[in-house]
Amino acid sequence: MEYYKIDEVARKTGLTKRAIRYYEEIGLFQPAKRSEGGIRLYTDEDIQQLKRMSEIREVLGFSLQEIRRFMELTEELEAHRRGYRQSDVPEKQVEELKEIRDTVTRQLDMIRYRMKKMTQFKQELEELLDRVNKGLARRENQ
Amino acid sequence: MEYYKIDEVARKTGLTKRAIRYYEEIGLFQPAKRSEGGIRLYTDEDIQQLKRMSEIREVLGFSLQEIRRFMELTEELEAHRRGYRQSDVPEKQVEELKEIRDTVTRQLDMIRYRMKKMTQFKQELEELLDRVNKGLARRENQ
DNA sequence: GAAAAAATTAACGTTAACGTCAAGGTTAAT
DNA sequence: ATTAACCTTGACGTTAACGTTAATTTTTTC
Repeated sequence: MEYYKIDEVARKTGLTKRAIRYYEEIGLFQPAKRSEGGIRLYTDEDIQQLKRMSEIREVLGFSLQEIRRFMELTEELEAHRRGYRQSDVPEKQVEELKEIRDTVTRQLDMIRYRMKKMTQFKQELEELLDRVNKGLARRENQ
Repeated sequence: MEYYKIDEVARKTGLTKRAIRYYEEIGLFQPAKRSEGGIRLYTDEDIQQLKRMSEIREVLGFSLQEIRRFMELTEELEAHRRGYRQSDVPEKQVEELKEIRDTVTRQLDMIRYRMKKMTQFKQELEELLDRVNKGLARRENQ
């Protein structure tokens, strides 16, 4: 497998090196491994995940704490599928699933609300742009 | 006309009193007027505008600086319509209109990009929610 | 008109998310 | 085996957007 050092990861993700190290510092994202000398090494999958985190932050405006929760959801569900489906205490499983469901539901509500509002802003801006363009055309036809 | 004091404005907009005063402090938003004794008085229109600013911040993640620019756009266009349509130097008018057009175009691009990404996240979450619900149903049918 | 309730300014505090050195260790290229 | 280029870990600095507290004024209510 191929490994990348932090500078290339920064270029490929659009994050700064400092940000990537910071995410590790607060326990948000660990590199695939380190070299003998302690240099951070990342895989392509790592890069995809960092990109995803960056997009979530940019688009949804999540804090890093919220992103952590968001990323955990996928993981938790994966765990449910594989691991302790048969093993663990059933009650605890249901509780966990319900909590996931509630979190996801809240996030979906928020996304729907924002998309609705965004559509409004978009329309307003499109009308505004239209008026501006008409004003410009009028001035150039003279 | 009816006037409201800051406490009521805060309740009606969802902003805190501190935030409202801060917006004034940085020159982002001025109340309609003050009382003799210096107490801030707001109109219904003020409240609508504050609500709008709050939504822009929440949904688009704009900084207060960006919100200022955003609010100025509408105003500038208003000015163009009424005031110096005939009076001012035509060259300057065209420059201003072009700048507005460019700003709005950039904002629209950004909104379209975000809505696209949001739609993706929404789909992912809906699928995830689906799987969670199926998991829960399976557990309750036993 | 006195007391309570709410408003004002001023000023310092807080938090997240990095930016920016500095001092030193690792790796790659000659 | 040197450099040069890149990496590491501290550790302190910065910025936006308020929160909080305190000391005074204004307004409202009884």
